[in-house]
Amino acid sequence: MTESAGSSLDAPLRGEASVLLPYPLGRAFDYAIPEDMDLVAGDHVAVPLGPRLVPGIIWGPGTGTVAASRLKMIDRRYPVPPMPANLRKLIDWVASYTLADPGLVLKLSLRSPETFEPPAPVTAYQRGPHDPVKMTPARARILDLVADGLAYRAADLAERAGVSAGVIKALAAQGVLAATNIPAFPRPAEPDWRRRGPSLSADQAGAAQQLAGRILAGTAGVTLLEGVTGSGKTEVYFEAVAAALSKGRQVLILLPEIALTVQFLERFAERFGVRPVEWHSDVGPARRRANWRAVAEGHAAVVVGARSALFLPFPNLGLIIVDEEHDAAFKQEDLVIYHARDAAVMRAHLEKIPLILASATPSLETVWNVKRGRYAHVHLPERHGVAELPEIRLIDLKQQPPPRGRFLSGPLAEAMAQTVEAGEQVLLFLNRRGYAPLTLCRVCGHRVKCPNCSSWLVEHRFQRRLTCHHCGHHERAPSQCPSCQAADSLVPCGPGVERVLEETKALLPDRNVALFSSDQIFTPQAARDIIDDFTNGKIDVLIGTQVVAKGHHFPNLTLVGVVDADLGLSGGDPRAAERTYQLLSQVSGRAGRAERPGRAFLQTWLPEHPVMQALASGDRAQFVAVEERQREADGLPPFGRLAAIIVSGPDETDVNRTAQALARTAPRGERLDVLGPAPAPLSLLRGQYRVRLLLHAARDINVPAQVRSWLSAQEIPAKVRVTVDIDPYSFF
DNA sequence: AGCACGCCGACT
DNA sequence: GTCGGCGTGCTC
Repeated sequence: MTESAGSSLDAPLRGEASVLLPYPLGRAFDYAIPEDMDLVAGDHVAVPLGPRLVPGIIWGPGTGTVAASRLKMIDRRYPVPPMPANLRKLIDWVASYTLADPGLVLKLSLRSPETFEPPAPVTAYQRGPHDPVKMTPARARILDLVADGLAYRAADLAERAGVSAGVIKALAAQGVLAATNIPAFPRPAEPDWRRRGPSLSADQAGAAQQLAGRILAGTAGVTLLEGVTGSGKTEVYFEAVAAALSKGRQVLILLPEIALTVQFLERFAERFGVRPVEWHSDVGPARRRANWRAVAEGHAAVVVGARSALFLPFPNLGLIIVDEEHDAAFKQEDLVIYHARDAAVMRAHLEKIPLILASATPSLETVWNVKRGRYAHVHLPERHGVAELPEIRLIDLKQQPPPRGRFLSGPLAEAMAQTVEAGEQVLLFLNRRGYAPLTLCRVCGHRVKCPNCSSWLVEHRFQRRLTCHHCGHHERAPSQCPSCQAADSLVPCGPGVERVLEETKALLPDRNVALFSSDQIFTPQAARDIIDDFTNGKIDVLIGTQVVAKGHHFPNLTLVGVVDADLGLSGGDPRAAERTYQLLSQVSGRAGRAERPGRAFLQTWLPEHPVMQALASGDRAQFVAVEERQREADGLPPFGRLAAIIVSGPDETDVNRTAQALARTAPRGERLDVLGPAPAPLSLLRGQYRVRLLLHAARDINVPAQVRSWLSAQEIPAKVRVTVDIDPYSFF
């Protein structure tokens, strides 16, 4: 692997340096450089901040904003490679584009401050100079293990030899074993790009060749790899990974956190012989530090990670892949509100390297970039192997409503019975936790609401309580109406997964029915157990929320039922239709992926809706065309730009007054308008009042710049917070 | 984000 | 008379 020039060629800094700290301080701070300290931009340092010592990154020469006499001295420099210039530029770009504090963006890159310290070595034992005084079978087995001259950790030796730690202690005391230090985490193994992977179909091979060709030619730019579920996109882009590896470059594969499955890692290992380096929230702190160093030193050839992996200090990045690029999980909704796909496009641009966006249902933004020729397009038309797309059937709930108080229509219930009768499996999908989303008093009409939020409390029957899904508030399920005190007057309204479970058990009393929902499953192991039981056929019908829609393969699953396909189509979210299409095609794609053909039943009140029509016909192009026309007419993304400004605080009057003041000073014009203030969809959340302004602009308007100058001209009271969401995805 | 300083209630 | 609640404000 080649060492990159990076910033190490930058001239050493003298006198004063500007240091970016991973805290919301608004800007980088100036510090004095000790005479004997050699520093370049990107170096990792410790500096005093108030009473404590904090980590930071040299961002450049001093800015002179603070008098030299008031500057504190940089305490020390860490012996790690400087942060590459391209990563520093990316951090600046994200901060500027999202109006986030640059220090908080830096924090995305420094997940734990102690990351810079070299990993602590661990004690290990190798063969020592002496022979044992007395030979025993246990000792002989240990000597066998260390005969190769390598050092092993005591626990490993003891376990592999089947002896107790005491044996090792005794041998070490006699000098038969010698203690030494080894790195706690060895360098990651090199993926073998020459290794033969699974054989590719003609379509796959053609697509793989196109992608690999661009990488070998060193062509920068974005390519959309589009292919329906099961068309083998992963194996295709693995060939692009192989091409980048053959040139000695590092590769980053970004996945939505939930798609980072063992299955994916094993497919990678099948192609490249080793597992990739992982970067996501489940990686423990020690392993995390080791992985960070492996990346920074250029020893991690391929990193697979969730969105924060984009901020790793690759010195030699040659290719980025964003898989499931349409997935809303790439949009971070707190602290730094950024879209990892868009930031990935920017990093690839800064690095002058290719980027591949992969999806079965690419976002309209990406489709539009392909249409105007900014992105290249590689299409995989066929499903690989024998699997076929399921037959999708719309069930019009106006024509065939379920019986009163139930939620599975006649045709779906019938299909479920048939399917399990044939020894096949059913997946029911409903993106609503709990038993019922609303509890209503049949006498006075009272609806049980959350005291902290403007939302209804959701009944969770198994826990016998009512819970707020926004702030976590919960109370015992009352036996009488809290408002009129009538007894036995409270009725559950609408379906949650628990209620569908109850209905399914009544429908198929002698079958195994299970629930997969985040409030039933608390550990990754419990989740794996249910997935295994379903894969092995121990469960006939699985009922789940969002989680089951992603990344799993159930060969004997032949029926998918979507209990409420209309969820998400209402509300002021411009991407609601697109998301519903993505979700439904994804969940439908779970059916019949192996030898048996699958069916998907979508229950809907709006069968004539273009989303439903496009789903039923399987004609994605038709859906995209309809949706594009609508967005263009409304000037919505990708044809226009949006920014949400959320004003929140504990005092309703303060919040409203601030929002109204902002509305008065808002920029307005022919190509730019500000709507609101309107109560945010959840106008009371966790005890905070929330009001939203929405800036709507033409495509060519620099929205971050407009918002920045608008907000900076406004005094914001201390107890009021103003949050900016450029290109909003969530309208909660 | 931390961590100080700062001004009002129940205790040795 | 003190210990301590967390509101406001600063950190080069």
